[in-house]
Amino acid sequence: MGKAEQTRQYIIEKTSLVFNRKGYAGTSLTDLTKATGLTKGSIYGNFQNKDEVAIAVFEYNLGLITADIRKEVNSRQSALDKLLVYPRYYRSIYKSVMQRGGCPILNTSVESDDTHPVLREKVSNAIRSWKNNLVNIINKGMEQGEFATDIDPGKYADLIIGLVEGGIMLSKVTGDPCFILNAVEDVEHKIETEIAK
Amino acid sequence: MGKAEQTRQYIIEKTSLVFNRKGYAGTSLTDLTKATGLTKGSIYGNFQNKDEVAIAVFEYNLGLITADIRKEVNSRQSALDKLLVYPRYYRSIYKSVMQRGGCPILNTSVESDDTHPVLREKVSNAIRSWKNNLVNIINKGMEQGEFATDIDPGKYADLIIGLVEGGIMLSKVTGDPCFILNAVEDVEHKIETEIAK
DNA sequence: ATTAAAATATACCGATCAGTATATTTTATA
DNA sequence: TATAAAATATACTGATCGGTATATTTTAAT
Repeated sequence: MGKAEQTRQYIIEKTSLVFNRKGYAGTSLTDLTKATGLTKGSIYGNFQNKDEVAIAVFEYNLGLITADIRKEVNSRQSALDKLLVYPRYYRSIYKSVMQRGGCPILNTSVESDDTHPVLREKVSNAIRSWKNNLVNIINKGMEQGEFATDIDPGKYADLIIGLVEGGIMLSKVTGDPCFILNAVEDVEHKIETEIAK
Repeated sequence: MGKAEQTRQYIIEKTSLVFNRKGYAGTSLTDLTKATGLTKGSIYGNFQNKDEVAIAVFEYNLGLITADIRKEVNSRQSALDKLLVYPRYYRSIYKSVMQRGGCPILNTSVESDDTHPVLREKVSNAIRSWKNNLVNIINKGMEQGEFATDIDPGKYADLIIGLVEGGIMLSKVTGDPCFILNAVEDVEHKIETEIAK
């Protein structure tokens, strides 16, 4: 990794927090210089514009979560255990997610859906990918005889994602963990009593 | 209503859409003049600053939804019917909510939680109030013998709110109604099979 | 219709915005 | 160690930001 690529990565990491907290419109170039200790010239030497930083930061923030989850899921054998990773993972890390400004999928969705087509497309793809992963696990579980075969995998994927994101949103703004905790509990309950047979 | 109060209301109504779509940081004074056809001087003759417009607009956007729901809930007799208003109401109006930029509770929560303490407090209170309404209905249903008595009303209130908000977020950004439709279906299912006995 | 007051518009303020041309410094190569 | 190239800093641009002082218009009371 050359010096430039190193600095590029440094900028992404150092600004990822402020972007996730203040949003893409709410974050200024001055915020970026403060977060990095670099000057505008240096930042613009590594990125074409603020938008390019924002997009790279979204991908970085997204990767922080997805890499973790993928590793956990891959380390389990059964479809049931793979599926249970999601509620258990979010229960274990919701505090640090809050401290980092909340879920980047949630934050970026809400900000970009009417204002930033590029980010909107990226976050939309991330959600589609998340749903696909869940559907694939459920389908596999159905094939392997672990799961009930009369259920709609897409429906349960939607519910799992929605419960997690809704719970994070509510707990973040109210400061009360009960929303996300009840959400992941319900996800767990669904998996164990409605999906698994 | 004097002329000033009339104009104040006019500004709130005309700018409510752009605020809900672009967010409070993303909406400029120029956006407000364009939405109203008024000048800066006129807007600042009726509001102290942009923040005051934003707060009034949030309360307006919130009221649009809550007034409707309250009316529907009050028109039902049984606790079951009152509770079922929520999923059915959101199923019937989610399209228009999307066109108006999404749920103001969701939008304002995500934007304000790390940036705007006043709005954060207001939206937090709105959520607390929503939860209280749900809990009160469930408690009443339990007293009246309509509902199971071994359930946790707060838990179900959290799930109902989270499912709705998560579903709106996902359907809004992806453009796919399946998330909100599956969410409200699950809310309905929960009410009918877990809460009602 | 006159007049005082209220509401709105005009024209401006300094600050900050994203972005850039150029100078300086740092890095890597010879 | 000398030198070219790459990376970073300095100093600036025009545009837009939120906000305001003041002039004009509109409204309402006499």
